[in-house]
Amino acid sequence: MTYAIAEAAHRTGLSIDTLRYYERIELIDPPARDSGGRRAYTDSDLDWLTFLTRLRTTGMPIRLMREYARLRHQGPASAVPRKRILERHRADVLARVAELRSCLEVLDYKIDNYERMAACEAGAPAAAVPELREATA
Amino acid sequence: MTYAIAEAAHRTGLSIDTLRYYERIELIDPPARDSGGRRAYTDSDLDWLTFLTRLRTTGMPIRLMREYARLRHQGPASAVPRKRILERHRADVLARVAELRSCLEVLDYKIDNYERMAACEAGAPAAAVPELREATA
DNA sequence: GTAGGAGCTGGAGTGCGCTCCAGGTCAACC
DNA sequence: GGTTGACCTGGAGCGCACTCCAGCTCCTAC
Repeated sequence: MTYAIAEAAHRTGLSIDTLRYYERIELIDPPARDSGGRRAYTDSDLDWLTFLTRLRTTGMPIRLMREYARLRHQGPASAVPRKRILERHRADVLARVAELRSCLEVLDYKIDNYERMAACEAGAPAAAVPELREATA
Repeated sequence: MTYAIAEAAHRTGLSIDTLRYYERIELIDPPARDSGGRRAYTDSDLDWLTFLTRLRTTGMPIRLMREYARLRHQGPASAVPRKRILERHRADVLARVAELRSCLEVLDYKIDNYERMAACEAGAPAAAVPELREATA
């Protein structure tokens, strides 16, 4: 079973242009071609693309994905450095999640302030409540 | 208490160029100037910059930060739309965290595979274990 | 009074990750 | 056999968020 580029794009959530771009920059191997010279993606091509989208979603820079792709070509021999790349990336992603969480607290605090402002507005003007001024300014 | 641009950069973690850039694009108000025409940032300037870095860290695009900054100028009257922006952004950040988590599972699975490969290598060759081939390929 | 360092301005340049385009080929359908 | 539509190539262009630069001014310290 193979897929034309439009179908591959649909299945991976990437655009047709992005698929060709990933091929140009050697993130993926050139897929097989059909009799008319058109790209024919296999299921395993799509699996790899899907994995790449996970890496991209988690913010891995393309040059590192390329490095990973390059290592993949060397087969089992490169398992150790590939694992190392993924482990390092996992650590980065965990750090990112922690960072987002901590920013979320600030966001929650700010939103809360706006809520309290709205509550006050029904009673006293916000300007009369000192600890709310920062949020209004 | 005011701060020269280098000190403001140090305290906010932004670069001097970024501070001037944020001013140019109207993310921040032009700070006061000292007698020699140099920028003099106040604590409240820094507070705002710090908050902006939280928004940026969480991936808010600059044009939305600008919109928020613009609303801020209108004072308490714009509290409602500002709150709405933050709430929407919070939802985006939560979604992002969930997405990262789900990608982390894939990452964990892959790393686990590499671990099992290494374990097998001590015994049988990896190629002899069908469910590991995908990871080695 | 002069050398050095921080800061100033307007504008150009950069890196990333796509995205778009012109001009052509090919297969299929009417 | 003509038209349509998907796909092809090489290369240019884009949006974002900075980052860097040249050439200048100003204050400070010697």
